[in-house]
Amino acid sequence: MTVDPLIAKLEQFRKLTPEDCEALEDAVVRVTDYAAREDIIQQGEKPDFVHLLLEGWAGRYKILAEGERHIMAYLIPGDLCDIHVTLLNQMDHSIGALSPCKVALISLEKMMRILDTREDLSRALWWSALVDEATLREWLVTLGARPADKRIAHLICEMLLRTRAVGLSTDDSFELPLTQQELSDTMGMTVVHMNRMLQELRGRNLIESKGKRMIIKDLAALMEFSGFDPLYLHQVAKH
Amino acid sequence: MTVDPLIAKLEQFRKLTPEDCEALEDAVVRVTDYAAREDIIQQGEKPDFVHLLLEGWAGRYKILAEGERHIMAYLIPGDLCDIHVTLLNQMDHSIGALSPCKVALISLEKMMRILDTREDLSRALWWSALVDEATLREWLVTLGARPADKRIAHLICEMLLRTRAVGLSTDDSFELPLTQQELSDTMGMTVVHMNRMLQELRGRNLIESKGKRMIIKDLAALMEFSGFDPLYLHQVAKH
DNA sequence: CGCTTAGTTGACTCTTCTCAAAAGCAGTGG
DNA sequence: CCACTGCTTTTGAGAAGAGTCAACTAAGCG
Repeated sequence: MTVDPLIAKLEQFRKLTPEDCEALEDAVVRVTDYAAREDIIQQGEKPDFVHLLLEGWAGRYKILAEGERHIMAYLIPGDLCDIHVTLLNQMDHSIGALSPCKVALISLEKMMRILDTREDLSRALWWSALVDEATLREWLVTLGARPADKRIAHLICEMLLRTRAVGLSTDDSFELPLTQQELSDTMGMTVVHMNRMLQELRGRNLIESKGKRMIIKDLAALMEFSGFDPLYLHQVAKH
Repeated sequence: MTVDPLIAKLEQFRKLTPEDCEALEDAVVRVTDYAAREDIIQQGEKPDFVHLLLEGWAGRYKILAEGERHIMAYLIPGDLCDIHVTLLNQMDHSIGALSPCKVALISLEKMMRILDTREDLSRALWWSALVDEATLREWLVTLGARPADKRIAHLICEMLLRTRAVGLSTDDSFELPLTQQELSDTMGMTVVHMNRMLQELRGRNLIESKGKRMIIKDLAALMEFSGFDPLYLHQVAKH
């Protein structure tokens, strides 16, 4: 089914009934493609759909007065971009495709009905929103309290676990379709510094990159180095 | 009623029925006091109650391996500390009283029943969780992309609007019961630097502090200076 | 093969941190 | 009411991390 990536994610919380799965599938209006760098939703909009990412990476971001962009979250397959719009009047940030993306447009009306009437599914959806919030908190700590090299290491640990959880990584490597500019807009530093810190991580033999593939050479060491504790991801699967 | 501060907050979203209000009041098991610096909930716990802050300021925080504390959110009267626990297994962070606090303990069971059965109230509660999440995103941008002086200015703007929304401020000033150490643990900088930046804001004639009272001398200028856009607070009241 | 975008490097500047120590304030007990 | 104590705020000076600017190299694409 179209919504399989979402179902897989939600079932980390609890097994869904076939009816719930169908209700979700049923709410999909259509699937759209976005090119890298294209906006999926813009700040100020009140979208008619809830967007579910099926393929590719997207990012939540805000643009500051000075023209600076800050990326606040990465979205990967199975992630909902904007359940917010079921309850908030308008988007307070934008969401852009970071790589070519495939997105399912879910009827806002049907989604709201699901949240109101399907107890279990509704819980699973709010659970996933709460996990997103927990991730946001961890990123806040990362930016506020970790030095640049550990920030990056921490992010890499997180994205390995998250891609793993949705079957996008089997070994200790994953496809990271981002430029160093995008990474630095996420970690609150300049590209130049990001570049140097990445080199340092390579130098410490913690990671290796082959094109767009990020290879973790020593996961235990990388987690240790960055002070990574996977608790906040609230994943059920053990690692 | 005990839960009045929460009701006032939720009614920013939509007027609640008397029955919904009573259901909330009914879920309160008792009210407890916490001294400043006392923990209300600790990481790893699975509390039996949902905690509603009635008086005082509290903060979400995490302690890093190196012993560094980072504060990720301020909670003020009307804020729920941990609706998370209705769906997540354990707290991934701690919550501590920053000033003496009065807290209502709400039955977890009854809260879950409310979320499952009271459509409107449930929406209002999730709405408030989404606003918290939006605030978290803004803090992330603040830490990632704003210079130290603007960070502080931005935080002060936010706390003025939030205290106003719950009737804790009428003019352009509010009670800020925090030490500079706590402020700096929030903004990801050292106390020394926090102190200097506060002096700078005073020097620019933007703020003034009298004991624990923060007085904004020129709100428009402070908002302008910090690049503050209140959209993310999703407040209904105009300012 | 040429063009454009992404990654890398060097030298210099500026913000923020570190380490200390002084000064101010508030609560406590005599 | 004062001395004492502990915490918070403030200052100073030097060090380190991160930003800036600018050029150069490498890689992807038509």
